[in-house]
Amino acid sequence: MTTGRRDAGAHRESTLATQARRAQLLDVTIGIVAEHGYAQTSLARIAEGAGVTKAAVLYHYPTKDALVETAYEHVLTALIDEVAAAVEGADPAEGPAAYVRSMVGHLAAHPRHSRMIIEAMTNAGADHDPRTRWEPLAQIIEAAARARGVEPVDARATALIAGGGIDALVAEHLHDPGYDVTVAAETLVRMLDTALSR
Amino acid sequence: MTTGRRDAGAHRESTLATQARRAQLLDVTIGIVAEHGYAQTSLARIAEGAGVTKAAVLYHYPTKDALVETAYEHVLTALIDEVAAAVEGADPAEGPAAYVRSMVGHLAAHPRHSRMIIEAMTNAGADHDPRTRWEPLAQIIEAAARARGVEPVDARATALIAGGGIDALVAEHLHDPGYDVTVAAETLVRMLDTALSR
DNA sequence: GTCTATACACGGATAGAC
DNA sequence: GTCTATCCGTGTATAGAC
Repeated sequence: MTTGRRDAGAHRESTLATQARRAQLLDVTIGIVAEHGYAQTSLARIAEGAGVTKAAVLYHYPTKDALVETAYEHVLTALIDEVAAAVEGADPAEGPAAYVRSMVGHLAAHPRHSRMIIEAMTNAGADHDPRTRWEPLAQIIEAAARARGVEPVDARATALIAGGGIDALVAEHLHDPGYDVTVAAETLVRMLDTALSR
Repeated sequence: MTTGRRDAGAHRESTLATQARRAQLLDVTIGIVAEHGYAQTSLARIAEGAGVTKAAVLYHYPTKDALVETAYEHVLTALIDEVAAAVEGADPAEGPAAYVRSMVGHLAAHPRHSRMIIEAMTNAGADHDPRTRWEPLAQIIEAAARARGVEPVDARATALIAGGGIDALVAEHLHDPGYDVTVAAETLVRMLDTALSR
């Protein structure tokens, strides 16, 4: 592995100006995806928003998809960190409820991030392994079943359903901002709760 | 309404050759979307698959999006018809179960259609009103609650969760063909069933 | 009525000047 | 490090052959 590349993101150096540029490009990209959606996010628009040319953008990120992907991971990390903290700070038996509430709460509190994440998750752009999405929740569900001392459920299916359900609720909230997604989340919490009560 | 357009699809006439061409174009489009996804579906690829030029395709359909949209509605109609028939032929109290089973069953039985529908639903191409997706199921859920004589549930949230859950299960089946989506669907049926048991 | 040929504008991406 | 010039692919419009 002597000739392998050094880091997965962007290029090599990191002067202050470069770091600032990249941060700005990420911010602009998040804003454009949030406002106009994935498909309408062109390199030209990003460049215009940042006040540079297309080629300048492609100097900092090897490709447009790489930039969008980086922006996506940026907001995704913020989401995962918050959800993980909420789940770890909760009673294992209430893990699934903490997961749903913190995830829905985070997405409702950050509309820009929300739209970006929904766009990226639905758009099969870089097909992320679905496993990374449902496996953590499946483990939380199994832990809750053990803590409650009930029959283990089909954790994979339950996690998939809950994940898809969250996506649908948040997407509906984006389409109709008047829809109270916090209340709707409680319906999902109850469904998971009763599924873990036998 | 004297000057309204005659029909929503394609152009005017319908020779036999034209009908056959259009059917072929729809079939080719469905195949390409199913195989390579929405984003990689180019007009040139469709034309090549049909053995004609791009312009020939655009003679039959005013625009690429119109063609893809027509293909999408084609497979969607087949799905909706089957689900509607299954629900109508079932005991109202078991409506939600019939809905989930027939929809998952149809999608599992038609992988090509399945991928096309998932791609179209996630890709917010022509933003279809989400209402058309969850409202029918919400009514089925409310009817089931009445038939069972139980407290009405939050039908909108429940329908959204179930719809998103179905998408997630089918998407997982597409990614991992070995995953038994029929078994997984029963987990969702049970969740809906217990939600309608109080 | 059905198509081919051609041309255009815009998208992402590359090479190289400064 | 940033830009200009350029290239290829994609969607679309037009002209005209048959």
